[in-house]
Amino acid sequence: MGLKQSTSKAAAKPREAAAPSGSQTLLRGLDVLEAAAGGVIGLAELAERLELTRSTAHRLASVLVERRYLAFAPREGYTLGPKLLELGFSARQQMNIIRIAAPHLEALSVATEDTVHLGVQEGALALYLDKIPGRRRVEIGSRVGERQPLTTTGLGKALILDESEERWHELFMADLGARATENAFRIWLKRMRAYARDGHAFDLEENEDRIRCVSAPIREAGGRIAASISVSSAAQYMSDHRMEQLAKEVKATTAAISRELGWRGDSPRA
Amino acid sequence: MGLKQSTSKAAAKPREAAAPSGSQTLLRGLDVLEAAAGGVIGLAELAERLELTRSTAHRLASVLVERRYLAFAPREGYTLGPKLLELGFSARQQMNIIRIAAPHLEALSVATEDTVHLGVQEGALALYLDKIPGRRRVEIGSRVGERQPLTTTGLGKALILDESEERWHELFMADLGARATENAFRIWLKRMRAYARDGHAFDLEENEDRIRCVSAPIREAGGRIAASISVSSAAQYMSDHRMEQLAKEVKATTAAISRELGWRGDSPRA
DNA sequence: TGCAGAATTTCATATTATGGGATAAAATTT
DNA sequence: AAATTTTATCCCATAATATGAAATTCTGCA
Repeated sequence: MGLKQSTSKAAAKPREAAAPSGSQTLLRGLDVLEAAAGGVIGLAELAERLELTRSTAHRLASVLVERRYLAFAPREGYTLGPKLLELGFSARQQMNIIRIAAPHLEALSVATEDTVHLGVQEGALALYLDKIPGRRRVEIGSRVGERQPLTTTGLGKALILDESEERWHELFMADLGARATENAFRIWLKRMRAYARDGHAFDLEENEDRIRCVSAPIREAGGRIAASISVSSAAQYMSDHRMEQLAKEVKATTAAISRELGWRGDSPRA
Repeated sequence: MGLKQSTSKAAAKPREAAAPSGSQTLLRGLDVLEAAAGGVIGLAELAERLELTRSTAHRLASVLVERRYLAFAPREGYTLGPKLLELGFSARQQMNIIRIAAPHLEALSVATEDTVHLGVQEGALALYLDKIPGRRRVEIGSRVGERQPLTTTGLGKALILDESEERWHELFMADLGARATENAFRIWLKRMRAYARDGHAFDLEENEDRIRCVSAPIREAGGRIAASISVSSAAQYMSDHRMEQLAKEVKATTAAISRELGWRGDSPRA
């Protein structure tokens, strides 16, 4: 074929591991797709950003257009195509939790006027599965499909409420990295113990400045925490008093969802 | 490299054109993705269905898992991954119409208890952009991202309400193919004239048996039809009388959406 | 403990992806 | 209207990359 892959030069952005062991064409195709996710993008910019030649970028993009993963407007550029609507929809269908939780989240969002999130644990991170924007004009910097730390987000804390304190320590250290001190952990631990006791968690501008949130876990048939939801808003709307009130509403919602998932018990740890 | 592509043999399923002009690896990767959209699928079945070797299927799928387009459960199989939730979400964001229409569709669905669709014209087909399932347990066989004929669906008819009768004829013949007769067209034409006059359309079990629907066009800033919506349900819930009533509700909804799109006029064709 | 099916890796081969450049088609300017 | 720039598409020799057969390692189960 005839390319340099990333032999020397400053190329090779530090993508996670390293091993582009397999399918360059597929990987590049996905890169093209993701470049278009940011908004309409022209061929020239596409080629430049991905460090591809015009030919290659054009060939890959054309395939994606043909398959309807991208849409192309001649003098405009590429945008995401209808196939992604379809696959996104299918992906939702495959996640039972999203389907079951959706109407409850909707109702909670209407009742609170705030942004509601649904998430699950994926590895050592919280994965955002759904987001219902609230009525208030508050921008919450989260995106469906994205992952955030477990120990510094409301959603995340609710997901690990049942974990051991050793595990908490591990996760806390991993998330905070260099900034982690034993003292910071002790303060955090004290709060987590209270959250675990009460069955809900708060986030006090830890993850995102000026944003507070209230969260609680969803339990599936054996009592295991399967997901969590959170209500987020600007700190100005989140007085301590309101957060306590919200905790009740959020827990009523998670209880309803948990019931649909087959959890009837009340012993928190089966 | 070392495969036969589809040299001779009965291989080559009649995918639209033919020209696998470009990127086999990318195309195959997308095939894998779409195979997983149908539900969880194991490596063996994946390889067989796509006529790939185990190695190749595994390599492609692994890349897709690494990039989070697929999720893999060891003794289970592959399912769609969170990246598709993210891209699906982004795709929605890029389509203004979906964002703007969503709350209106939701409200209409609640009010009517029936399934509501949003669609646009793509080439000579109607593309389904959104679907809000109704309360009633009626399965409507449509999927977001899918395309249906323009002349035999409610959504489609509403999209072409402004077209010339010549164009109607072309489209009708193209959609019906061999089954099209001049007489059938005359009957259809008479109805379409009434629909065009009234600003809404019906579908009387033409596209899907036992399913009736009521639709109306959404107009953007210059009066051009930009999209359409429909309310669908089992014929038993759709008496002629109710359809007339629904037409009013649907038109009130499309009027509200059109207004948000900047169409204030009332002269149907600017 | 051993088996069977599934998952993953290896590696020689040549098919397929690559990119430089040529060509065509629009916009934009002169 | 002609010239110029920008954008889109196509062509093709080259060799780098994707391929598939088979070997190997896992994993659950009897």
